[in-house]
Parts: sequence; structure tokens; C-alpha cells
Amino acid sequence: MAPKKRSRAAPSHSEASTETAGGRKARKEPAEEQQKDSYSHWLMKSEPESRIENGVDVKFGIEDLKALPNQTGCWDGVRNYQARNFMRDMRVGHQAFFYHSNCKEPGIAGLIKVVKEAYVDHTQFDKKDAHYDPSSKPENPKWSMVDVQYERTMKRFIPLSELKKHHLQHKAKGGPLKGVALFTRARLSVQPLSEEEFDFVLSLEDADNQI
DNA sequence: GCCAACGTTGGC
DNA sequence: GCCAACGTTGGC
Repeated sequence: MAPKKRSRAAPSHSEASTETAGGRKARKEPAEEQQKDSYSHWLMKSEPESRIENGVDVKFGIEDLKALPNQTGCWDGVRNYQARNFMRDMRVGHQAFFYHSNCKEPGIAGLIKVVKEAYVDHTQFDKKDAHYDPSSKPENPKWSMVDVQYERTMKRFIPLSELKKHHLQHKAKGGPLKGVALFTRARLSVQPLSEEEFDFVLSLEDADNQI
């Protein structure tokens, strides 16, 4: 999964979500912002190295987001129902880790924040797009995206290998990362973190926490 | 580039 | 609605 460089799409109507495909419930009431059991921290995967899909380079690393006008871009190209549903749960101000996937050194590169809530991902209708979906019709769009803004690069890159060590350790002896989605639902490109998980990962930035 | 894990599709 | 075949993700 890799969003493309695009600073802002033409504003589309935000869809009332209907189908859920086994994920969590989609929202209906934009007025009720604070649903209790919903997440407010996320991890979003993108590929920082060039790879051609449908004739298009899907490269989009944190530096690419940082380079966009206003350091803001739309997170398009998500084509998995669970990941989409998580994006629909996102609210303005939520923080997410920017994760580099499918690359030489996978891991957490930085922090981003949600600046626009879910709306129609126009790239699903674009034959020239890497993530064109011929099965989706404009009258009933399948896929959504959010806008995110670069917040900062991590004080140091947090490699997947390090996160995995903690995960395994926590699984054996208990700890915040014992059930973290990055390993228990490895293929999800947009995933939630509990506050505890999020805080623990943040604490890894400090050198004395290194393994 | 290999391939395990897992999500999706479609025949029945 | 089962499930085999197929396609994709993403670490290694």
C-alpha cells in the first residue's frame, strides 16, 4: 500500500459508510466525536522505495510527505476493508506513526497527524492510478482516504527488528507490545494502537531503551 | 526474488 | 455458505 504524492484532492462528499466487511463499525453521526471504545492512535504503512504497480511508481516515504505543500497529503490507495474502516474511525488531531514497509529497513520513521477525516478516494476511479479499482462505481464508492500532515521525524528510526524483539519479550513475560497489531495483524496497512502501545513505542526513541 | 500468511473471489 | 484457487503483502 502506498499513497501517492498529491497534496489535496478536489473536495468530495464524505460518504456515509455502509459496508464494513468484518471490521469495526463504520460511523454515521459526525456530531458525536468521542466514541469511547474507539482508537485515537494509529500506524500507517507506506513504501519509501520505488516499486512500479500498474505502470506507476508507488514510492511514498516520509520525506515525500514532508516535501508536499503544507507538508500535507492524502492517504490514498488503501484497498483493504479493515484498513479503510480504521481510516474512517480517524478524527482530526489523531496521531499516527509513519511506517516504512517493503524496503531495506522497515520500521517507524516519524509522526504524522490527521488533518481531514475520511472522504472518497478519487484514485479508485482513475484507470491510470496504481490502485485503480474497476469494481468501484462513482455512485457507490468503495474506498476512502484521509489527509495527513507531517509532524516530525523520529529522534531515531525505530526498526521493525527492534519492535519485534520487544513484542516477543512482552508476549513471553507481559508488556505493552504483546498484542500489537504490527505483528498480530501484520498485513494490515492501517492499524490502531492503544495509548499504552503508542507511548511505549515513543519511549523507544530514547537511547537507553535500545536493546 | 522467495514465499508464508492471509484476504478475496467465485464455483458449487 | 463452504472452501479451493488465486492474488497480495511485506519480511527476509
